[in-house]
Amino acid sequence: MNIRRLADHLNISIGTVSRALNNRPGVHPETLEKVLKAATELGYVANQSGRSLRRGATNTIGFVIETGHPAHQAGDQFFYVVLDAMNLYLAEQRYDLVILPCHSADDPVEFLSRVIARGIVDALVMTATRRVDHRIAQLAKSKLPFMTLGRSETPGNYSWIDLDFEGVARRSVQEAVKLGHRRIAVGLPDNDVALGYHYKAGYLKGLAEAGIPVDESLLIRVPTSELGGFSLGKQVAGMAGQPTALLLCSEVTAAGVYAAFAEMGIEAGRDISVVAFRENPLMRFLNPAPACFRLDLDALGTRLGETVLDLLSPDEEIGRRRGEIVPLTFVQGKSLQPPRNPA
Amino acid sequence: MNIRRLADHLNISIGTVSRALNNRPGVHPETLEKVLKAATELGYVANQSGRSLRRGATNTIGFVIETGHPAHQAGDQFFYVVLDAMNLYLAEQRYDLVILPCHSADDPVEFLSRVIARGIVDALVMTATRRVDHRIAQLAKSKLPFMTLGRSETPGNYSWIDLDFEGVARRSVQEAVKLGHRRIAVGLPDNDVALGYHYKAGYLKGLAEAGIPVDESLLIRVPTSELGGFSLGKQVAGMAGQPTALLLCSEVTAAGVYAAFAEMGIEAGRDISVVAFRENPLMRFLNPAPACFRLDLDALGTRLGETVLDLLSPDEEIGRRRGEIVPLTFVQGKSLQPPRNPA
DNA sequence: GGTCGTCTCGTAAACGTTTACGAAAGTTGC
DNA sequence: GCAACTTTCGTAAACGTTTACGAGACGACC
Repeated sequence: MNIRRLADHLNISIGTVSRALNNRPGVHPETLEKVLKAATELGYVANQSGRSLRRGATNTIGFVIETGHPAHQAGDQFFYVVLDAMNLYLAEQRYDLVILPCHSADDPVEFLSRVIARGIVDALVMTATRRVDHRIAQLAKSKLPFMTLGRSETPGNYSWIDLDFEGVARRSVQEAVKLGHRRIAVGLPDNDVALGYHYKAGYLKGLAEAGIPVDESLLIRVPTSELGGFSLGKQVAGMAGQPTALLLCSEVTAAGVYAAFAEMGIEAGRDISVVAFRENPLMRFLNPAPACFRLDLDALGTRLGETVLDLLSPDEEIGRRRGEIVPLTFVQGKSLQPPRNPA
Repeated sequence: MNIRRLADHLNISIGTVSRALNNRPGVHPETLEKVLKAATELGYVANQSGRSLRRGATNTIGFVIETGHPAHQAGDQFFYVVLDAMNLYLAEQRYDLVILPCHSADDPVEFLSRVIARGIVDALVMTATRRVDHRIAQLAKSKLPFMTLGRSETPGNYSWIDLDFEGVARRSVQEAVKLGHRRIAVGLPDNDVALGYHYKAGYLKGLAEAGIPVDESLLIRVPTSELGGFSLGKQVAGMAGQPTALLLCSEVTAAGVYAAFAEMGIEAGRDISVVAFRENPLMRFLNPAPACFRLDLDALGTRLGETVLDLLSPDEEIGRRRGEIVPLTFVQGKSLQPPRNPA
């Protein structure tokens, strides 16, 4: 069923049918209705290849993820919920969303050049942004509009949305200091993911505000995974001059930290306070409940959709590239208590 | 950069260029080399719209997921790893993989009809298969080849791969019975997802083999989520005539079950034995470690890739539709102990 | 030397859509 | 009643590719 068959069935020309289907002006209301009716009746949907070949646009947004990393930054429902809200918004604006998975054995840059050249999307949302990100340099050279979830230091003409890792880390320090903690450890990612740098910056800022000198041995780099959390917990609990508090730049590590603590007879909150990153369904069922930060995933998804479509706007002001930092709100938890022997 | 510019640059016709790029016979080795060299130099990649418009095929496989369900059957790294292996296989066969997310406010059938009609993929892999699945009936009517991850009872000309839910449930019962359990509860999904039926069937088969009568009150339906697990744990622990063992059709519920037990002063293994479904990174860090089943995610992903490409084979025998059940291997865990008061 | 076959390549049609352009019909204003 | 305009629609070109077809060059063979 193509547009010609539909036109023949209606005894009108394909030009008129196309105009009717695309809500172009200059088609009689009566014929408009006839066309739309016949289209739904015959189940006609425009062929995407033909359309995008002619228009040079696909009405599709690509969301690039990297699969295969067991230490991926968001192992839980994060993307399911965010993508859902984003997809909902895009659908309202008559855009489609496809997820483009770059597999672990593929070169991300090469993967992107295929995506770009084949022209299957009108714009891209990039995730797992690195501090120095070759993909950004490459996209900047191409003319394909894109945005990133997560800031990068690589320059380029793009918009970004980032969670307020710095603010969260700083607030975590503040909350701990308020209770009397002064020896505060922090778990950081062991790779170049941008969030690690921002989290560290917030941590340092918090310490500076409280007049606490930095102890480099308290900055611990582990994979962002359950297993990494286990290693982190072991290291922290086994340190000479045990810290009284531990901040986590990712909630994924929390379960591992708790397990390591349990093995060593340590209880979160009582012995070492813990502040996790994002509140998620699992957090509720860890004992004691970790202090953490709440993020509105729906709002984030919608903002992603809005931001990426803004890139495509012909309006200069709307289409302007911009950055946005999404705040999170602190959620109290039993894992954060005053230290047993306050300094 | 299109094929005409590339051809002009080489002073040959676009026909020859196309033949060279597609490894068609009848092109002089020397020109072949020249074309390939120029293509990489100028960064030429065939435009997907033009190609698939002409060929009627896109060389792309679609993987359909449903987003937004916090109770999705696989909230953890499951898809990341499976998709990675599948994508790797498809890439070797020069196919691309895109993930098509159907958002929660969209009608899955309508979503599919758009996907089908727009012709953006050559074949589909469907997930979250229902026992009665309207999407299957619809795909069967269309000519688009597809397969499902998970069996359905809806007939149609398609291949499927399913985890051995029945075998796992049966084995779980056997392991529990071997230790002396006779009052065995089971947590089942509260929706129409096909796996629930197979899990239940295996559970019933296991009971029958052991000569244990079925107690309907021990079949408990909860959402497949952490919160659902919490509810499940509460219900089981609070039952008059408390069961001595609890089987879980999904590992996602395990953390919630443990938390509910903890609140009620019950310990998994000691008071109520627990057998979870799939081993995942989180399982290691629950205490006591749940007995569960190991699944080779890489192999599953590769099989998905092989199976979906087989659908496209012109060879009658290779292209035959077939079903396949993936076995899982039992992993002992401290959560499974003899009952305190053996019957 | 003519016929045939092989190798290599150019030409042009086709895929399904959108849209610039012009034609036909109808409407308005004088 | 005619010019000018508006409304509505049909025609055909264009998007970038693949591929059927045929043409030209060349060698082999009788």
